[in-house]
Amino acid sequence: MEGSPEPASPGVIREGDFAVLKRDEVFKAVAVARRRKIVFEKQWFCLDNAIGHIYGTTFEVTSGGTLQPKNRVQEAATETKEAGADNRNIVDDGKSQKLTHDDIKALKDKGIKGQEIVQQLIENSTTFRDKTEFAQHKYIKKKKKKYEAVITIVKPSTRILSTMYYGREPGKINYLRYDTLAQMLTWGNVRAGNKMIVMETCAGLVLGAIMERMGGYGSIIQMYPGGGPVRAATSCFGFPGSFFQTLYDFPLSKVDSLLSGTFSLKKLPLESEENTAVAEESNGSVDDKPVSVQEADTECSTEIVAEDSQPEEQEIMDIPTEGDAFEGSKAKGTTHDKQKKQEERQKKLIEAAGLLKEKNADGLIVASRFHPVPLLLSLLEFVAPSRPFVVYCQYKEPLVECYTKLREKGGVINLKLSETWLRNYQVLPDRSHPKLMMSGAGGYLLTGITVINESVKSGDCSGQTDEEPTSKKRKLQEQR
Amino acid sequence: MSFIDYRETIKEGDTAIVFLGHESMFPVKVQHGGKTQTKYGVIRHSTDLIGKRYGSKVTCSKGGWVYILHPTPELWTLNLPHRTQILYSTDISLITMMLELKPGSVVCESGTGSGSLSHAIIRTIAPTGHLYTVEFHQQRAEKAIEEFEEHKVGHLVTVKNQDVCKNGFGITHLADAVFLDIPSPWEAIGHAKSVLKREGGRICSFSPCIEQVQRTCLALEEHGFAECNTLEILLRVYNVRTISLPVPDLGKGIGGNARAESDKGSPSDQGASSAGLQQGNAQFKSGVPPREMVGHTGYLTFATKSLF
RNA sequence: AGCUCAGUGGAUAACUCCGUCUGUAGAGCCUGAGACUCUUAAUCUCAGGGUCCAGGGUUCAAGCCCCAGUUGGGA
Repeated sequence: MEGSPEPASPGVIREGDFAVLKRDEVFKAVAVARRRKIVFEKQWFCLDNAIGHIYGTTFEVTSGGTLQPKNRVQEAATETKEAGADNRNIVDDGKSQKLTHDDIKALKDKGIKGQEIVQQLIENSTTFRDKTEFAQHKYIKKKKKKYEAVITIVKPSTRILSTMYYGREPGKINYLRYDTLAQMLTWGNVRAGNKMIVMETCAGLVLGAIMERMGGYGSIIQMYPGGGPVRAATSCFGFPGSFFQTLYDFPLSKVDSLLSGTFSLKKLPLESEENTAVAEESNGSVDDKPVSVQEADTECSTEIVAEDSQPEEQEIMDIPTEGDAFEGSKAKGTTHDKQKKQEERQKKLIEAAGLLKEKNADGLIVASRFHPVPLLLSLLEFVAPSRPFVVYCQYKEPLVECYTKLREKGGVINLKLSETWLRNYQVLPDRSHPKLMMSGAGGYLLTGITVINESVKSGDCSGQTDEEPTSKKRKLQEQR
Repeated sequence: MSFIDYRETIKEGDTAIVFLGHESMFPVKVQHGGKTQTKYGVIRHSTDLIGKRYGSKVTCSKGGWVYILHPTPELWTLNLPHRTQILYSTDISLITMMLELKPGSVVCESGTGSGSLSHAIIRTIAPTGHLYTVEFHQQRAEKAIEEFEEHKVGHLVTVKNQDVCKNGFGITHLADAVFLDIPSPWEAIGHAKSVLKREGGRICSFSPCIEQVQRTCLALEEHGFAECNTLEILLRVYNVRTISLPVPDLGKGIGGNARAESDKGSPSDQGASSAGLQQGNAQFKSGVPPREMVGHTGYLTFATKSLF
């Protein structure tokens, strides 16, 4: 933006990139590919011509369905010569536009430029010059929006994608508004080098946001319900493969057994010759005594996996947005492939379990469609003391319940239930005012900090009720 | 029927509100032999409306039903034909109270617009007050007169077709309150001051933009108004819904036996069980805001003309 | 079954829909993934896909605004 027209490749749109189309305030995420039709805002076109241009370029869509870069030079300063003082003489009879529906359609069909059509509309309006200066301005703005529609291609980011999802598919992200997500990332102290636990059902948007803030440094364990994590939005970020090497996932359905020490791998393939640790686990679990994952072993295997690039491969499988190009190469998974894949999965699972078992995560972020109480009570077990956690919920009541339960249980302080309101403004000379107030529908947050739970350690229940209030009092004094 | 007095039964010439449910309703002028189509079928005025009590459930020709409601200024605000943007009841409520309107108040208003606020003012100041309303757009002024007559409140209101900034309200020292809803309110503050009673009164100006407010406040100060205060009011509506959140499956069934004995009193045991949540769904009622966001209407600037 | 007149309520996902409680970002179908057993497949679970038909006019410099047009629905 500093005027350096660098040919550096990072800023250039390339085939295979994940990009975002933007028109006014509407976004759509796409995979950049040649000869593929895209439908956006009821226009269809191909992105071929965009390849090689830098991100941020604005394009016009030709009638042939191609993109033409639009230079933003001449904003013909339409000097308003005449303007009325007020609207007392304007009568709404619907007859002030001399161009008919067919006339306008003909202009469009002839391929006349939007700018020219707008000029025609102004010239054929009998009321335009009687409108006030402000009304004229508003009229032009409205017509430009209709006839000079352009699209801009931008690089995906948390800002872009969270705005896009909230506007386009809010139900898929449980109405997590972008300002609320911003709060979560800050209060969660998300940064490079952390070891974060994430439990989200927001299409992978929250995971992606965390990965962006961690920049590939540190590790993330994603807890997921059902058969596997959902990462549709994560793939839209277009992260490099290295970002996925320290991304782990772990099924929610194994959390209780992990906590109780009965965790085992039931469906482990019989021949797991390489990883002795895995073999031991599977054997052990069959026997009487449940064997917990050994810390040393898992750390070892963690390093091994960090070197190969399996995670990346897995991500590509998650990517088939609307891609049909890769379909062909996707040979119907032979049983051998399938088995191999499963083995890899088991390996990663063991590693994730090991990471969790250390119970030293640097933070916990929850944003799901599930009731947060059981999630929070269990997952906080994996977090080190003196670390922040953030829980998002679309509704207030479950978080109130979380608050109550956590206060009863102890081990957390500084609990805060919050909601942010967001409003944007029109700022024009003599015409400034708020536009929309977005409140209530952006969800609620419960934030807090873990501490060493002494009442539990001592095993003395009676002491708990006495200690809580005093410690809270002290905290309050410190804050003032 | 009258906008300032409830009547029991529907009569010829009344303006009644046909209520279809949701936000869906519309006004109807009751006429002998008149017919009104709804999505539930036809309503025949002579047999279905005239003589019936307000609040009746009327069965339409298709078997569906509607309610017929007595008009109120609030229902009128939601059903009147728009000639301009209008003020809604949320803003109107604040204006009415902060202008200290009550039966007997004399009020000056400009512009009249579509008459949404006018109807509410008239209701409040009746039966002994009076509204002087000024509108510079001729067609709009005429339409307003017509509506007031139709709603049988013509005796409480005087409509003038003139420019309040140039010509004021046409009276002096009679008003308890002045309301301005015009693009350049600062140009009308002088007239507003002279139309208020000598002993004083209240003024309110409605403007969408903050720059208008700044100019208006300066003008109010120059003319000696006191208690200058600008407010904005937003309505937040909640829909009451039953929410059903799934309880996550943490695998409780598998390792359940061992966990019962967790010697350390590991709090994880309290997970689903102490939360009182069984596998399945947790249900509760909640107020959920509608998806539409609250839009800005305008700033309300109030001030007092006092003797001192 | 076709035509004319008047009034009423709808057009968003590739397609089809969405309730008289102030219930239109909610679904069905489709496609894909996982699970499962009853395996050219069934079932279950999850996921992917949304910015509101089009033109004009008008409100203050905030639309819960208006008109005619297209399409289909009901008297």
